[in-house]
Amino acid sequence: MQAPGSEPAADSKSPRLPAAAASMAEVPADPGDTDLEQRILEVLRDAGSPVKTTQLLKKLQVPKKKLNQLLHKMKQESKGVMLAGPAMWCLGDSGTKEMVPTERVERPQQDAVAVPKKPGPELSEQQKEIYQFLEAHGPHKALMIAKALGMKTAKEVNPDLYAMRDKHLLDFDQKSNSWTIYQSEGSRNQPTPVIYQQNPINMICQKGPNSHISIQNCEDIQIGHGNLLVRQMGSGEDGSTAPCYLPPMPSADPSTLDSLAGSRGPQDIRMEKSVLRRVQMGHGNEMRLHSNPAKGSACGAFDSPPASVLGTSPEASIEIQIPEPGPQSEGVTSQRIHIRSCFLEDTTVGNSNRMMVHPGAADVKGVQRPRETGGDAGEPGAGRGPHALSLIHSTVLSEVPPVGSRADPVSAETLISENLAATTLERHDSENTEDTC
Amino acid sequence: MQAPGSEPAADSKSPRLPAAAASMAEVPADPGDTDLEQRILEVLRDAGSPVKTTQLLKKLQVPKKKLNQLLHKMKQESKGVMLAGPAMWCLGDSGTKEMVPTERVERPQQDAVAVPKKPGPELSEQQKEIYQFLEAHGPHKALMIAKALGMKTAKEVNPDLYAMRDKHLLDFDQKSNSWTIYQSEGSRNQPTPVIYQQNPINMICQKGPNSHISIQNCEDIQIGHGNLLVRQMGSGEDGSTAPCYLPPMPSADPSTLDSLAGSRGPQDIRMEKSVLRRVQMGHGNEMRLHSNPAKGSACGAFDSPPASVLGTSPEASIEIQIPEPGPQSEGVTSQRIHIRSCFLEDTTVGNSNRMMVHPGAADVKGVQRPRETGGDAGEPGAGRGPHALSLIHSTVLSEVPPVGSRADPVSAETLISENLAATTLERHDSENTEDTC
DNA sequence: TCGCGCG
DNA sequence: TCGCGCG
Repeated sequence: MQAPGSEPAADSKSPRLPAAAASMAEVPADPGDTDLEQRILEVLRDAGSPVKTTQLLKKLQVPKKKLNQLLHKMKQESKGVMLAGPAMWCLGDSGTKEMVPTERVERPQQDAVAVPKKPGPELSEQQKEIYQFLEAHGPHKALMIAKALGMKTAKEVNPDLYAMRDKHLLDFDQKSNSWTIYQSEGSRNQPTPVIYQQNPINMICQKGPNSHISIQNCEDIQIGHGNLLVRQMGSGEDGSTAPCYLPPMPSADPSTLDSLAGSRGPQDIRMEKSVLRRVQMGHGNEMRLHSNPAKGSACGAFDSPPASVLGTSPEASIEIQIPEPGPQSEGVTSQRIHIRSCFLEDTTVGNSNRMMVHPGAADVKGVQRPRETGGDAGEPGAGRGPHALSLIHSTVLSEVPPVGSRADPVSAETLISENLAATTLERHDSENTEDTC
Repeated sequence: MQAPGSEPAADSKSPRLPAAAASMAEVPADPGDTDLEQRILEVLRDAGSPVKTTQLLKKLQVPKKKLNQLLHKMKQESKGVMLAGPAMWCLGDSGTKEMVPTERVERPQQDAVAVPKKPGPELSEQQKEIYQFLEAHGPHKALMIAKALGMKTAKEVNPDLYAMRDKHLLDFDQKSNSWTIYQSEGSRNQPTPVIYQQNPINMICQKGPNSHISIQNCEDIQIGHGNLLVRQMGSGEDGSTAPCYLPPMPSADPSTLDSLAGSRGPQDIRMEKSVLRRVQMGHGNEMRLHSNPAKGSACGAFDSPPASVLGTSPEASIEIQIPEPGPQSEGVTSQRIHIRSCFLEDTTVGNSNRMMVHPGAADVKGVQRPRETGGDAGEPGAGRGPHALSLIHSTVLSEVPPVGSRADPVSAETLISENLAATTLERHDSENTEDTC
């Protein structure tokens, strides 16, 4: 037996917990934590506004690791604290809803937009400031951001920055150590001289009235009628060559356009959660890729009506509804495509499309196989079927008879000959475009 | 003097560094590190293939922190090691380019696509596998992913997962602890019941021949002619109400469509690195938002030709080129808009557009101002000008005379009356759409 | 530079 | 669950 009350403070071995905390619910590992918890809450309460971790450290005189351990545990168990911003702690919801003592309590005019701070993935005020600053002023280093917002050190914004990166709102560039707002993908005309991953092209060329396109995540895509996309990668991988968009129309004469546009039905295409790599949809499109296409894709031919695409892919679920001349689409030939949650790589949907891939064209010299990390990747056909749908060189000629105008089933070759495209090249690109195509 | 060759191995206190390493460049803090470095390299060399950190720990019998310290330092100084995958180390470029002893050295047909492992932000083989697995099979927890790829523990894939999240390729869901491929934004029809951040709508409705749209990052946007978008948020913030897209055309009669489509010029719109919130471009569009619009935006009127939008915004650089009837666009009225690196919130560009915002309509109850972290945010007009361009209720009527057909400057009110839209409502949405609008 | 709490 | 190297 020991003498009772010999060493009350310091590392107490006896269960000296307050009644509430001791009630067998998530007992804190170290009994001393309970005391520290109270002190933390006290400091936060006294401050009345969010307190930085460094400030807490000074007040509480405990190791940083210890403090963070406890803070995060308290947050996890929602024991009165929450990250207000980050590395910035304040009293949580279970606590004493300490309002900021500003007199401006209600002013529903302009202030009504202030986000009601839902428990959801809302941004803190500082995070919004950071985002807006980066939006307005472009990429900056953390320290610059901090200073721009009236702070002194990068540490004060770093928690926000990283949290926002994790939410895909910001992006951190390793090379320049700078932060920028994250732009999903697309034409990333950054000052980066060489673009390693050949930047994806989201090109939507659409004709026909009442068309409705809602796309989510694609890489190279052509949707619509009579488009021509030629992409010519130089040698090897450094495909910084700007893609060439060649509008198919020989002249923009409205009469010609009308007749051509009339021969194409409207479209209603919706894609959700789909990663499409090189996709052609619509009628009379042509896509020529003189570079590395999808892995393992060959130049095959696909000559069946579009509706039969349905069951081709193991992973995809495609619906192509050739129009019912019902009450909605009043006799108008339409093409309805509904793709969701699928992964297509070289796809051609529609009529009179042509996709030509020249796999061996790019002389990829020095393609030594990289050190295989996983070991089982890169086998020609032994994968788990990652590349779902590969329909190349589809030359289906206007299966759906057009309505409302003359329905001459012009072949893709005559409509979009290479010669024609080259002579009537009409660049919509203001960047420097190479003349190689 | 010491006896030569007394104790060659073990922890050498004397400066027994190799000549190259000793040449006063970044001297390792602890002389013992040099020895450990050599042992690391030795293990990696013996293995011939990437070695996991845990394996290294077993072989070297040093604390994990110590090992990671050294490994990362060596990597930083490119001293022979590199992260092959992650938490997976191999000999780096400066080392002995240990090739994988596979006999399949050259097979330019199918294998030519194997990525040449540039030093750039390429993905490792395992990372690609992970991505493809998630593409094909949807969200999974880390352990499931590991098992699917033939591994045993989540630790084996976690480095990849987090690295890919940092690259915005994957997304980690805190609630379900599962990983999924990251879809920038867009219609996120997840099984999540309540959508906190009113999921953005990327709606592209485009008419007219030869139009070319290339968009990167938008939220609510209308591009094209004669569109009508009505979004009605219910009460408060939980705007899970599905938006209603109301095509403006009373009937899909081709003749009517032709005449209407003819009265609109083609468009060439390109946006880069731009965050646009509620944008209307084109002619005769209407957008009605019955919810919280941009912060601080009021119902004003903007009645000047589109070209004058140019200098309105402090942050944006918008170019609107009313068509030169030059050789490219042969006399066709076109609208060329080039926006880059700008942040617009409520924008209307074009002719005959109408954007109506009802700020007070949504009874946002309980909008207590959140705890102000930064302190200087949320002031009505005192910010650094985050919300660049706010052009609301723009009713410019066909400034650009249409070419090629009758140019009746129909007012937006007659063309798209609410009554008309309601009766000829034609849904392109297969999801359940509410009938509230 | 750094967000880090990690068992 | 964890990527962590952090000074």
